[in-house]
Amino acid sequence: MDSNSNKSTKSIKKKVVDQLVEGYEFATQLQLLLSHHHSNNNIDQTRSGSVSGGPDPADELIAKILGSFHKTISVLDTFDPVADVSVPIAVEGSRNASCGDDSTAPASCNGGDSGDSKKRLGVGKGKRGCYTRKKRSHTWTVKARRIEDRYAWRKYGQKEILNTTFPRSYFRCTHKPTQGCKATKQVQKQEQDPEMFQITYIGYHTCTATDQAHTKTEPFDDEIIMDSDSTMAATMAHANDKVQEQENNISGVTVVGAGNVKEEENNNGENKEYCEASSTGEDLSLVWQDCQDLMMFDDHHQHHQNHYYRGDTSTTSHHLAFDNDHFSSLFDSYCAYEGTSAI
DNA sequence: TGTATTTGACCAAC
DNA sequence: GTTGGTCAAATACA
Repeated sequence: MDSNSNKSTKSIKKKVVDQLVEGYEFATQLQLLLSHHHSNNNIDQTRSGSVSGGPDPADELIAKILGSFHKTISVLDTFDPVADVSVPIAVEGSRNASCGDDSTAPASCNGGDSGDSKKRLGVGKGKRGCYTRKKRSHTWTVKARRIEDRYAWRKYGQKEILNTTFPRSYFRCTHKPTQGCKATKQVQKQEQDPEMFQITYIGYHTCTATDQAHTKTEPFDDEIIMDSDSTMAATMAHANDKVQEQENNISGVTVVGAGNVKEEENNNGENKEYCEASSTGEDLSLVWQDCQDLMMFDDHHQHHQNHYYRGDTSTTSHHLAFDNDHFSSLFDSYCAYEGTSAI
């Protein structure tokens, strides 16, 4: 195939994938809307004592739609062996064509060898540092006062980052060598508040060794999810709704896909939150939708918020409601969803 | 002695 | 050319 036809194929495929991704995001938004609608209805029904059990047909339908989009995009992405269309992170995750993914090292790296460091030991020093930068699949950012979580991490690097005071630390799952777990995280101390860390999680854990780590660390309850891929954000928001409802202890949820969260405090000491859209036009609708969801949710449950704030509430606004176990539950929910929707 | 961390080097992406 | 992410040897620690 000549280069022109390659480019044409790539272009067409990219457009198709873009359209599918857009549809996927719309479906996700619809799911969010429905979930809020249902949660409001459930609260009303609870008050009136008429709660009906069983899964909602609309939810099931949405799940099927999302699954279809996911499958189609995955098929498209794997179908053409020539094209190298980068599927946006909202749906990426079923495969990763980069060398950073240990299972798919390119031929340019160690002759197609795995990226696993132990296997690299047999390779000459000239290959040191050979890798392909990971695509940001399934990333989300958490703001927290401590970097520990229920997983065991091993630090593998530290780097001075431009225009930042503090270096960024790089961690990978301790179980990567034994179980091939690909989860990594990056930790950076906040310049504005050195007690706070911005933790970026990349990929999810495939290891089965969370329990022992869990016993070593205390759950933390002062997180803010600042940024995430849209699917993750939507799912987390959705799942968090459910968790909060289940525990009947509801607070504001700060999950904003591809946007920033700002906060301000009014004279009454009440925190308002608004979204600063820093995204592209395509993302804006989703960001705004998430903000609307957020405001709806906050308005509805505002009187519960202080239950979740730890320490000085005057300086802590809208810290994420769920603790570490909640976070893990949400994450597991997301993984379960991804698992069921995968081919 | 085994394991974890540090740090300079390397390389791909931008 | 610059920057960020990763590797892996050197080092620290239990």
